[in-house]
Amino acid sequence: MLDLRHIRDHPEQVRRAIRAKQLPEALAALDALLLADEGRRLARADLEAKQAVRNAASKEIGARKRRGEGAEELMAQMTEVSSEVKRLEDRDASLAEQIDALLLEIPNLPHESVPYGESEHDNVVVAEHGERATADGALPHWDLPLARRLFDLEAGVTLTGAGFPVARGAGARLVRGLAAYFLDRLARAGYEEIIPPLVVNAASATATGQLPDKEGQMYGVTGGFYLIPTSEVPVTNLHRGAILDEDALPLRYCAFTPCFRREAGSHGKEVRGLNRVHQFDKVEMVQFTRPEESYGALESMTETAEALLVELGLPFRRLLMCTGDMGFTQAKKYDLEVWSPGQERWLEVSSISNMEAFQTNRLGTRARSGGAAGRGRTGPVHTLNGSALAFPRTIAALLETGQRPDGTVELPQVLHEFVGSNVLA
RNA sequence: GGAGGGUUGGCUGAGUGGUUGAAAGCGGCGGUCUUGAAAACCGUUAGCGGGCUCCGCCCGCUCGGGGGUUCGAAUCCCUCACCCUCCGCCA
Repeated sequence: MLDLRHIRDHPEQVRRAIRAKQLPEALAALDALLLADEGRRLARADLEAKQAVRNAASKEIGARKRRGEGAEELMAQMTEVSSEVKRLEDRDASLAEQIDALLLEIPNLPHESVPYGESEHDNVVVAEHGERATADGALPHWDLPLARRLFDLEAGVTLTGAGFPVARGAGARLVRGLAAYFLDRLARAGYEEIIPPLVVNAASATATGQLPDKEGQMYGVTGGFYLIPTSEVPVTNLHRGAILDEDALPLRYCAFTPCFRREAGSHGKEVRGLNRVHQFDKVEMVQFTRPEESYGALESMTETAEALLVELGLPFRRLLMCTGDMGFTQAKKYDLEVWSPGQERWLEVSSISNMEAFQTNRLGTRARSGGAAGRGRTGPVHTLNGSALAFPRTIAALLETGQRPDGTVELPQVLHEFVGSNVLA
C-alpha cells in the first residue's frame, strides 16, 4: 500500500496513477479514503484531549491516595470522562479499520519511466536478443511424442485434474538440472538460497498483495492457509515487521519452489500443453534495497535473468510493461518472453518488478543504519522480485528449439553437466 | 493429545493496580582524559500516530496479539498465538 501521508499530500497524483493503471474502481476508494482520513484526524483531536484529561486526573488521584487524602469526587468525575473516552476510542478504531481496508484498494504508482497504455498491446519491446529460428516444420511441444512422455498431462488429470503435469524420467531430471543450474548462477550473483514453506497464512498473502482482491487466484487449504502462487510471497514476508540493517542492504534471496495458481477459466490454444498449468516450478529472485538503489537493482535483476536465457541459447525479448498492463502492486515491470519456434509465438518466462515501498508498507518493514539497535530514524525499504526463470515455458521452448528429426531433443551445452546428458530421449 | 512454566526496550533482566514508557547491566552514540587506543568517568540511547510558534516542543498509543475489570493495568480476568520442560504418540 501507499503511505497514507503521501496520498493525503498528493491526491491528484494518486488519481492520475489510478487512471493510468486502468483501475477506475479505485477512484471511489480514494475519495472515501481521503474523507475517512480527514474525519479520523478531526476525531482524534477530540479523543486525545479527553485521554489527556483522564491521564492527568489518574495521576492526581494516585498522588492524593499516597498522601492519604480522599479523591472520591475526582474519581466520580472521571467515570464519565472514561466512558466518553471509550466511546471515542471505539469510533476511532472503526475509522482506522475503514482506512486500512481502503488503503488496500489503492494501487501502486507507476514510475515516471513507465509508458502510458491501456492494455498489453501498449507494452514496449525494449530489446530483442538472439536469432529466431525460421519455422522449418518445428512442432509445438504438445505434438512432440517425447515431450508428451516426459511431461505427462494425461497422468496429471488422473491424479488431480487438468493442468497438473507429471514430470517423469528425463523430464524430471531436466527439472532438477534446470533448478540446480539456475540456483548456482544466482548464488554466484550474490543471492542467498531459501527453501520456504509452500503454505502461507492470510497476513503473508495480504502483505505481498495477493489478498484481499486476488484470493480467487490462489488455492486455499484447511486452516485458513494458502498454497503459494509464487515464492515471492514467503520470501518477501521473511522480514515482515522488522527493522533491517540499512548497511546490510541490498538483501538478495532466491528460491526454487513449486507455484500453485488456479488460473480459473483459461482454456484454448494459448494454454495448451505446458503454456499454462496450475502447478509449476519456478526459481524466484527477491531483493530488499535502499530506495535510491531499487531501479539499479531492477536493471541488474533483469540482466541476471536475461543472462540465463542467453546461456540456454533461447532467443528472447524484453518488454517494458505499460501502465495499464502492469498490475496492482508494481511501480515498474519488465517481462521476458522466449521464442517458441513450434508455436511461432513469444512465451512469457519471467517478470521482474520493482514494488518500491508498496509491499514494505504492508509488511511493516523499515531500515536503519545499525538495524533495530541502531540510531536515527527508520527509513523506507524497497522490494523487487523476478523470475529466473519459470520452468514450464522455458522447458517448452527448450523442447521445441532442440527437437531433432529422430524425435530426440538436443540440450544446450550449459545444461549438459546439470542434466547428465547432451540429449533428451 | 495430557500437565506445568514462560513471552518486558537492540540484548540480559527487574517490576503483582497509582509520577513505570518502564530499574540495573550490556551494547550503541556523544564527551572528558590520552600522542593514539584501552580503561575510568559524565551524558545520552524505543517505535508509531497527530499537532504546533516545527532544526525543537507538546499530546496520544504501544511491556507477544485481541478483549474485559478499574478513576487508573506491564501488573487482575478472558481469549488467541508462539516458546520452554515433562509424559504420551509418530518418525
